[in-house]
Amino acid sequence: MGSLIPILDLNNLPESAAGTTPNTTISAVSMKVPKIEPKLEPFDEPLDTHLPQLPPEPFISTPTPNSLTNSQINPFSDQNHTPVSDSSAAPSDQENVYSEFHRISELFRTAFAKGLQSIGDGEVEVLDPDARAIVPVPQETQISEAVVARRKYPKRSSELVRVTDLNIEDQRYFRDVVRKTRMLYDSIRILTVAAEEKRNPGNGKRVRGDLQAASALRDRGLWLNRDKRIVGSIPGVYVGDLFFFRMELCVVGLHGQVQAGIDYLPASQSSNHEPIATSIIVSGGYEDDEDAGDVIIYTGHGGQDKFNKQCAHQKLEGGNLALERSMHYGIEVRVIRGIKCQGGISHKVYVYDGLYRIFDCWFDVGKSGFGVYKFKLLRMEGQGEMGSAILKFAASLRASPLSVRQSGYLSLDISNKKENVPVFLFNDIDSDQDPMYYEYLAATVFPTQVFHQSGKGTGCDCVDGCFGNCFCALKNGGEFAYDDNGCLLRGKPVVFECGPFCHCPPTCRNRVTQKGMRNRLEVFRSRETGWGVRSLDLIHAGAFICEYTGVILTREMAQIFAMNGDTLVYPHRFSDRWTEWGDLSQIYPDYVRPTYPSIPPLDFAMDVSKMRNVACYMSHSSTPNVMVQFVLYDHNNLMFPHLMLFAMENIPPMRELSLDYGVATVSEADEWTGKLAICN
DNA sequence: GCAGTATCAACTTG
DNA sequence: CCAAGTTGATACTG
Repeated sequence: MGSLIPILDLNNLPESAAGTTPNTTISAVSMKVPKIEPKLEPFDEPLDTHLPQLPPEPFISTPTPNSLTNSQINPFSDQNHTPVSDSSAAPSDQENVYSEFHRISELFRTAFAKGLQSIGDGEVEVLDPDARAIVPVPQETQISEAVVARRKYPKRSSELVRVTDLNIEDQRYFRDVVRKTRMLYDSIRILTVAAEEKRNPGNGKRVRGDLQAASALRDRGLWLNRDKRIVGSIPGVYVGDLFFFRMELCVVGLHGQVQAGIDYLPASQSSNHEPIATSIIVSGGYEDDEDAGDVIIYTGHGGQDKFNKQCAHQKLEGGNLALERSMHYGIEVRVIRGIKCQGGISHKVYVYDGLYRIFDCWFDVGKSGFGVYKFKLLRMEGQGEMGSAILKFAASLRASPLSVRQSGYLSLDISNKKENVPVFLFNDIDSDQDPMYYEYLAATVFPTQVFHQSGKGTGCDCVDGCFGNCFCALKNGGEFAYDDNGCLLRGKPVVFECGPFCHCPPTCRNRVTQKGMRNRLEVFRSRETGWGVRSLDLIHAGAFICEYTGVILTREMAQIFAMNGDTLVYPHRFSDRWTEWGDLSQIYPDYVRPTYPSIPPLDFAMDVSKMRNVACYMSHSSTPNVMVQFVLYDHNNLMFPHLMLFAMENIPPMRELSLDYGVATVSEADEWTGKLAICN
């Protein structure tokens, strides 16, 4: 009786991101849970006969403390593990443990009696579709404001589903939903912090942008995956994806607990009255954790005081029980690792490391001497490389590239020190060395007339860095384009940075892109995309990456160049991805994206046939992680802005950077090549 | 049994 | 080390 569970309902997806729903139906989600032989020795007491074919279940017996042996004290008895009756635990504690087990066992006895009829011949119907909790819509009577407030945010669903076999189109759709939601989250987070800073400059107390952004999205029903509890991977979230805030994990639906490390479907909502774990965060907060990557010994939660010191025995309830039940049914859990990192916008980064299965669990005496539950998790096969491992790998590459990779490097800096940071060139798959043959161009070269046409230079008079309403802020429409970390607040037709006519120092916050690259990039060869670019550092969403450089050609010059057959880049073809960055129209219906300062359509081409920089090697994608933002600083000629590249999402190290080069429409092509042809 | 309320735990952030 | 802050689970109440 393999159980089926309903299909993921596309119609119920929040309108959040994403244009249209794909018209294909998503494959049915089958929650066929493989039977796993329990490793546990059954207790002597026989199982109730009305629970057919139930795997041996130790919880059902209720031994008295006096009759317990060490191995029986431990419900997940294993000779290798220290029994709790170890001398380090005081006798009174030991008794507590006994009574605790007594209590749990009772609890289970009743739970099993009530709800386990949905379990049979080894396949577990975790969900009974017909018995699915239907959230009733109560008649509006007299209800308190608190209730109204609560109703606005419906409870998390109790419907447990697994999403499998998404086709490419669906995958792209969900990725886009996640991408847009995260962009929105980051925009709100950055903007609220910036707004508060503007209102209250130098205030020691900082507003929690992470929380504000989350509630702004929640208020509008934009949290993802609340209508289903997803077991297994979350559509649109890839192994290796990076997050900087716990709240963002909640928004995406990867992990629904703000602080707790174990997320689970609570027993009260489960169809068989047993809790089921869905995800955990391995964050190093429990001293008894042992993390070896593919194998994790994870400590359950509870028993800690305010200072995260173990001060009491853990209990087999809540998340701990859920993990045990997930093990029992062989249900996989998502694993997210929290890794300390210096610098950046947060002191911790959360990496989605994929799915694990729980293979063992036992009650142990922790380093503190108190009883803790431990779970042994093994990473499932066939998943992408672990994000946390890639982070480590990238760190070692940064430290000493040649000792990590003996061969493959064609250059340790193709920029020849023209950039702040080296640009590596790596090819370990064929003999192509093409990028070696170009002169590295760190900044775009404009025709001299560009500077003449821009007229008398104007700048601000700030002496000590720019604040508030200086001239340059006004040029940008009254606000600076960047936050304190140098992240782009929102995309604009063009950004004015401070320049040579300003009196502010080079350290001014309004000089982000002219300060140059901050991340170590690597041009690399791949079978799929030819040459590509990736970063050895993780790049924050909104961060400046590098310029797209070339030698600027006016239309007239371009015609001559094109006759030589040189390949030219036409900047007006880049898709206006900047419009997506900081677009709050989903939050404020009357939101209009910035149109000021407006610029005329670009009318120039770029020659990259002899001189170019890293950007030239970025691949095209229709779901890019990098976008173009036009920036002016060394001249004021609106016709000829710099093409500056910013990250549209948090980009993990070693992940390929991609740009939306746009598609040349027929008319565009005509416009250029047509005229060029005439010229010919 | 259920809806509303109160309480509390939780590997946060700054 | 602590305060502010949020969610979800659960126990309790009528």
